[in-house]
Amino acid sequence: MPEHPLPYRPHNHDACVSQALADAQAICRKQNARLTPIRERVLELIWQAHKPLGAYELLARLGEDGQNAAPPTVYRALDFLQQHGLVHRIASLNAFIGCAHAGEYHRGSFLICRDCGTVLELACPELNNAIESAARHQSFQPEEVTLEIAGLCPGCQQANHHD
Amino acid sequence: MPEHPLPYRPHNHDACVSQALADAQAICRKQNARLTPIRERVLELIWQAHKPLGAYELLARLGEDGQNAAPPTVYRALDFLQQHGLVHRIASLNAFIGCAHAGEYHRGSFLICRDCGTVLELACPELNNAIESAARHQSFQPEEVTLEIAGLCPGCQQANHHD
DNA sequence: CAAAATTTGAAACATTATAACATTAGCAGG
DNA sequence: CCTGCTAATGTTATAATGTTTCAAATTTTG
Repeated sequence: MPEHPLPYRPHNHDACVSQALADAQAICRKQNARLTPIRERVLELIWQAHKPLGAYELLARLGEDGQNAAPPTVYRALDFLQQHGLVHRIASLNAFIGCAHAGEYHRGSFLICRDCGTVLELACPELNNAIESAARHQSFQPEEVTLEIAGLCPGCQQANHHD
Repeated sequence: MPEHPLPYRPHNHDACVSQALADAQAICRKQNARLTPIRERVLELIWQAHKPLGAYELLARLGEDGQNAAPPTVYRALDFLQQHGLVHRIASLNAFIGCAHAGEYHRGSFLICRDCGTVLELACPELNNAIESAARHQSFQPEEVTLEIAGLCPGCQQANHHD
């Protein structure tokens, strides 16, 4: 079996969530930002799902906690987490996912499996350069790049082999 | 002044709309698809705006026509137009724009000016290849690619020079 | 501690999109 | 021509996603 990056490789998911939370705490401390209980809980829920979660799904899970939260609560937490590079919004899904490269400067690109729903965040400098240079070639000054690639992940390609 | 592609270059916009409609008619004939009055009108409105138009903006303009249309009418027309490669949906804006390369096989990428709102559809094979190969390098089988680059178009860069 | 700023709560509302079912228009074959 | 089929549209209601606004609570800071 070839070497695959997370999340395609089986892994200890609880540890993976804990790690993400620990990283987030460190990053927030460094940036003098307050990772309040709500924000941390939202981040935890996102990482636990390990696939994109919609704002209203998050809301429902907060509800299960006993938190009687309204939409703005979730959206505010998500705004905070996005601003600090801890989660990304997937525009083509209206959903959010934990950032796999929190803390590093980067532009996220995403491989989204249409079958199992998992998302791999790609950090590919050459690709980003190619995109940037294509934009500049039109005299366009790029600021935000949304690159989302939907298709089949390695696992689901095999599973769908027998169709 | 450097040579810029449409829509950055000044051009006769009425002619540009007529051309798009004529092309659409030809394409639909070829595909045995029916470009009904509603569908054609929606396409025309989109081209006239020459910048992304939301479904409910379209709905309002149909209303001005006297058309008493409900949301499904617009969404159905948009589905049709998308399926036949006549318009694209811009996921990051929840809006629609006329396809600049209707009829040709292509994957659209978009340069979206955050200031004036105009959108340039980029057809850059090298870029598409780079994206595809980055995906395959992760053993991922790409199907749909969403590439939307927000920033400043040439005109607005100059306009914002004096900030 | 008191003032200021940030965060959260709560209600209402705005925008975007779809489901479900009835109706009408276009068209092929008898 | 008209019957029956399919595609397209009308209509109503509702779902899903996201924002505005203002008040209350909490944290930070002087």
